[in-house]
Amino acid sequence: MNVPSLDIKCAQCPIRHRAVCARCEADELARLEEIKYYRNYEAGQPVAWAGDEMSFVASVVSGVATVSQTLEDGRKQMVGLLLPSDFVGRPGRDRSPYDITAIGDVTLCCFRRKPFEQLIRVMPNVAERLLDMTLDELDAAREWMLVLGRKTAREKIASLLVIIARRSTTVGLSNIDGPLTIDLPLTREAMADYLGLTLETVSRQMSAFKGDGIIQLEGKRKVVIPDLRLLMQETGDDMDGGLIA
Amino acid sequence: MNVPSLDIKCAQCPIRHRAVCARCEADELARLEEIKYYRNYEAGQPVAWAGDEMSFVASVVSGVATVSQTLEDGRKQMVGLLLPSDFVGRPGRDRSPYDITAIGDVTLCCFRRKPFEQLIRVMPNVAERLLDMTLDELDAAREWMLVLGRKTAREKIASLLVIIARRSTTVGLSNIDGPLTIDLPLTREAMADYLGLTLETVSRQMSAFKGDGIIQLEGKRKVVIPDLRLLMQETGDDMDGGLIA
DNA sequence: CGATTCCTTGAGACAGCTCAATTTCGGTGG
DNA sequence: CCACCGAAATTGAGCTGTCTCAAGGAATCG
Repeated sequence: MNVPSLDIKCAQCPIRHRAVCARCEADELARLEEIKYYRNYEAGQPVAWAGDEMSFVASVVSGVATVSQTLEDGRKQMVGLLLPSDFVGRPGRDRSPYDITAIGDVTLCCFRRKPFEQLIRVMPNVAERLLDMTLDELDAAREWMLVLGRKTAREKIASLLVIIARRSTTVGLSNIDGPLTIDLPLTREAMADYLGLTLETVSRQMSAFKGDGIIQLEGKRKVVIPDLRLLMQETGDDMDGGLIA
Repeated sequence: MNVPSLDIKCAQCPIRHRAVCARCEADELARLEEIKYYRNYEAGQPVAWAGDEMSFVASVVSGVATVSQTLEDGRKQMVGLLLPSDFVGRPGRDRSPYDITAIGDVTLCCFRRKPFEQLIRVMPNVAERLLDMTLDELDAAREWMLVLGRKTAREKIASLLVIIARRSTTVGLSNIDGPLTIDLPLTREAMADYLGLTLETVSRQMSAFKGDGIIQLEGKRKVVIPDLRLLMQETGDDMDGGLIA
């Protein structure tokens, strides 16, 4: 959980222009560089439990982590998916109300919380970027509320696959045509927890899409989408919404 | 939609210490005062339609408004409830992706978007407060995702009533004991849109709570809660979660 | 006091859940 | 390379909570 790792220069950092530091100039970057440190988590390890003290905030450098909430009787709802460049933790609060779990090997670029809180006060480029990222997350959460509250199981699965496809095709979807192979970092159970379904229902709907020729499954972790448009028609959204937004 | 209204001095403003301006000093307040203006909306009027251009951002001064999304076939999900002091709109974006509707008479304290975006760059007290408010909204959205994805109809209704009770008792709930009368600003349909249910199911569950003696209905818009604890036990959350958070 | 809007209640249908058995995948060691 | 193992996924059968469709009843407004 605390494995030291090689220092990476910010200038070569893979998330340099998408993370919270995206708008920093060289001098600001240097100040961040002074206080940053890396942490690595192996697949399956917890980054934080709900209620834990979180002494740091961080950017995801690589890997995928989930953010989830659980009721005492075990019902679980995923409320966020942390991909590279996403921000972890909250300035001004010392404990996470959520469980955060690495689902692949994860590397975080961490800052101790207190110094970071000071920093954003004098580095408006960081504060502004953080606000923008938070607003984007809020939009994503609200879009997900629509999925959870009003979509059928089939539409939920289609929505999830489209979102993953959109995020993995970093290009933004210039290549809408032609088949598209995506790597699915989630188990059926994790998908179910994301969508408010049971894992059996997820499995059945995946099989249904396969039967309809809308997706093909290659092994357990790869999904081939011959025509993304067909999948998008199954989300229940108006077609453009999925593309433009 | 554009009814002029009397000028209110910021110093006497009812939302002075909870809105986006909460941390401003007198001099900063004066600068905001220069560019602010009020707008009034009657019950039922739209503040913005999804896709509309929004030339301003604003604070809710009084009244209640809903934030919602709709699929073409009419399915609707509410994704936010705007109460006095809540912030409307987003700096850095010119159109609302959501429908915003006044459900009671609403007064907004507006700022033209462009000047406001400039202002937050030089007034860190506003920028910081806005970040905090946005993070709070994100937490609320995530809590709502748990409700939508994993709770039963009965638990959903209980959760909504508790949230409204908590927000209307501005005091924070020092008076947990003793009966509590809350004003319910939502129709059954609006509650259903909030909870991802049908209005019939909402009505049935309200009747069930009444039958169990957990609530009493007085007219259509008032709910008496003899013992809030009983209601909180029905939310499915661990009891303390509802109180402390 | 009529009209309209909102709410309640009932009966039947169906989507998704539960419980349970089987199959496939992916890794590991012989 | 093959046989084996555990974890994950699939599939089936029956059940149940919520939705749908429909009728009637109460509150609020002019």
